[in-house]
Amino acid sequence: MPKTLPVVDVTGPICCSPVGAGAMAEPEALEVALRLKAIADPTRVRLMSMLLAAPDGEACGCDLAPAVGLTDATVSHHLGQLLKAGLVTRERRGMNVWYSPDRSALSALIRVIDPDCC
Amino acid sequence: MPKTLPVVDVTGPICCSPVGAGAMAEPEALEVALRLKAIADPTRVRLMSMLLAAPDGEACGCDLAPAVGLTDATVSHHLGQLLKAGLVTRERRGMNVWYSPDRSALSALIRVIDPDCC
DNA sequence: CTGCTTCTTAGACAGATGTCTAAGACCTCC
DNA sequence: GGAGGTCTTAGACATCTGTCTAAGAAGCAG
Repeated sequence: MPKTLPVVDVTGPICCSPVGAGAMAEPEALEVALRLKAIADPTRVRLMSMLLAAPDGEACGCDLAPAVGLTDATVSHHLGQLLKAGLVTRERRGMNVWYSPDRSALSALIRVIDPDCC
Repeated sequence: MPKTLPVVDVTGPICCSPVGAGAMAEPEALEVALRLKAIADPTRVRLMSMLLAAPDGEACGCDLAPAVGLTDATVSHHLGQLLKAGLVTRERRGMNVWYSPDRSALSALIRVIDPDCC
């Protein structure tokens, strides 16, 4: 998969799960897989859970890096992956960069692979 | 992960608090990530969707391999990954091996990642 | 302007991953 | 038993990935 994340709106209204609706086509499966890859990493699962559990619905890198026990650069890389997948948003405020989870994007991804949806 | 591959049993049913319930601990996140990695591949997403959409809830390798356009060996490898993650079951009947999706395992995995769950 | 903190980018490197071919294992039918 | 189909395993190989260090970019406080 030497391919960058395609810019496609996964947060849109998907009401049925393609995964259970029939044999999924290749490009469709690729998009789903690329987004799944974005969370399919222990560090990124932790980062995502921290963001989802954050009091104000956001957290800055300065808090996240020590929390996962990795370098600033490595954490920035992971957050960049989540950003590219549309699972988080980022906003610079002063010296810090604040990350927020995109709950609807995550929900949409989940719905796509849910065998019980619809 | 600079260290060697951690040995974690991923075969059993996943059972841990959802990603939104609080900062997820490292071993917990690892288990979730390993299972997600199992589906985070375009070929395996397609295989999973074919199994979920199969008329009798199962399909044999001889049908799946040509359907995804890859070698028997490669498809066997992918199905092996899904098997190790507990997302499918396999049963030899005569000359063929029949694979069935484990819907509850997939649902359980989804529930852990669902930000709206609990 | 000069430091100091925070974050991103670039480069490097070990380890993991997806794919293939080749060979073995399992099964059926003649 | 032998021929042939189906599936897994082993080995090889190119690519991808997660991590680090080092260096740049952005911003605040003296």
